[in-house]
Amino acid sequence: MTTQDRRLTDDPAAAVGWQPRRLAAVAPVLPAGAAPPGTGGRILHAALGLFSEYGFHGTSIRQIAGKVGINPATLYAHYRSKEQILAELVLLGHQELYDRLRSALAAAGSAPAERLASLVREHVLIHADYPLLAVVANTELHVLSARHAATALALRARCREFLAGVLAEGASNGEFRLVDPTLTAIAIGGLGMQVGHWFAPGTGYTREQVADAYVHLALRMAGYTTPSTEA
Amino acid sequence: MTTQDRRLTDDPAAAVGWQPRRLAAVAPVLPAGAAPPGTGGRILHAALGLFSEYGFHGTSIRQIAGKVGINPATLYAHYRSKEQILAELVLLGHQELYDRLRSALAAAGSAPAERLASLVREHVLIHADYPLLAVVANTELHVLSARHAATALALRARCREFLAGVLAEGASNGEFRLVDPTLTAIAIGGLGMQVGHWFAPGTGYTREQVADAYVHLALRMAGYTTPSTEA
DNA sequence: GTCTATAGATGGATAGAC
DNA sequence: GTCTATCCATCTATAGAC
Repeated sequence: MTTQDRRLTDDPAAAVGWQPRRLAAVAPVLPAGAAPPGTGGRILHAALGLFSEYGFHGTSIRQIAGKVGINPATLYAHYRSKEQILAELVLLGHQELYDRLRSALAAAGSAPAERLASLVREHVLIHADYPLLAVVANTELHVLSARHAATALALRARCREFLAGVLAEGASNGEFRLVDPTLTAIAIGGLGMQVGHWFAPGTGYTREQVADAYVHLALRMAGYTTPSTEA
Repeated sequence: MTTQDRRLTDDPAAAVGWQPRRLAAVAPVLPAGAAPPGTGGRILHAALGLFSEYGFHGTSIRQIAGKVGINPATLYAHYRSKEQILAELVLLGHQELYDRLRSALAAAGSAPAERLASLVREHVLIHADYPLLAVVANTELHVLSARHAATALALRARCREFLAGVLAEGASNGEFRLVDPTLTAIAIGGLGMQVGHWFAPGTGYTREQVADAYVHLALRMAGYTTPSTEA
């Protein structure tokens, strides 16, 4: 190994701790009442922060314990394995998503445009409220075994049905002009998922501003154009 | 550990090898001429397949070597470290993206709508052509040290400028009616990035069909509406 | 360039005292 | 529930023969 080569490995920026970030937000926040009280909850929060930043495989049990301030062994008094901590977070994230989307739809009227707006708004807001949880639930789900992932996948499928259903309603009653039902659903669903990666409070946009803009974009994508949405 | 507990760990589905997939595509393909010939190239392809499926930290040197059919030690005759293999892939992916977007813009006319269409089309096509590379370049970049990531980040920034520039042109000449320049750019840019996760040849859509649909969606998002795009 | 062999560190998880 | 101590598997990377 030459001196030149070694310089590439002994990265000065790495020594300073700088890394390209996976997401912008910092504080690991979980939905109220979702985390167990006491040490169990603190473990969940610590794992959320580390998983979102370094990924499941890039995070060690010792790092999690270190952040909580407990001994690595203590962790196993609360969770059976590292994978189970992830499973808890992934399930929790999908459960919150499903619950909030369902409530949003229930609170909306019957017009497809209004229902789509309600759905997209809530989708964006939850990703803005819990960006770390959203990123972990979306990007680390594949690590889980089939059994641990099953419930989350089922919830995700039902969320997709919400969106597909609303788009189909609007297409059949003429409010929407869809380019392609499937591709439009994928594209609109992806709008919200992105938010978790870049959104952070106090960086130019409020959660409501982002939601307003994305609702507007989604309505355009669905082919719903009125004078008011084009103002 | 109780019997019930053990059943959750000794997952039967895991024994069968089933896992939730990170992406749909299977064959690890790199742009022509991008990979070195011989073993060096085969290592790159093997690593691409494994990184895209299990992530950088979820993949071992032994797995890569095993897939190539060489001894783990032989790998170090071609690359200095596991991280350098990833760095090669990430750089390669961003270089291809930048080159193709630049060519697409150069080949397009001067009308912002045409330029945006050309940009989005090419963005979708590259993600459809190299879905594994796109996923790895996008989701594992943060693993790299600042020095290894710098070039890729610079290329990505220039790609963002392409899009932001075209949107600004269209906004100022009146072809576009932007909801918000920044959020629209993020949303349109995200359209293509998604494609790598679900697209696979022979699963319902051709690469051109996806590109057509997404170009149409992007024009709608930019607020460019004509009778022809609403047909 | 490729191998065998192994160093050296770190990983997840457990045993058992308190 | 929390600790100390530790097992043992696995990991990245290197040394050195061919």
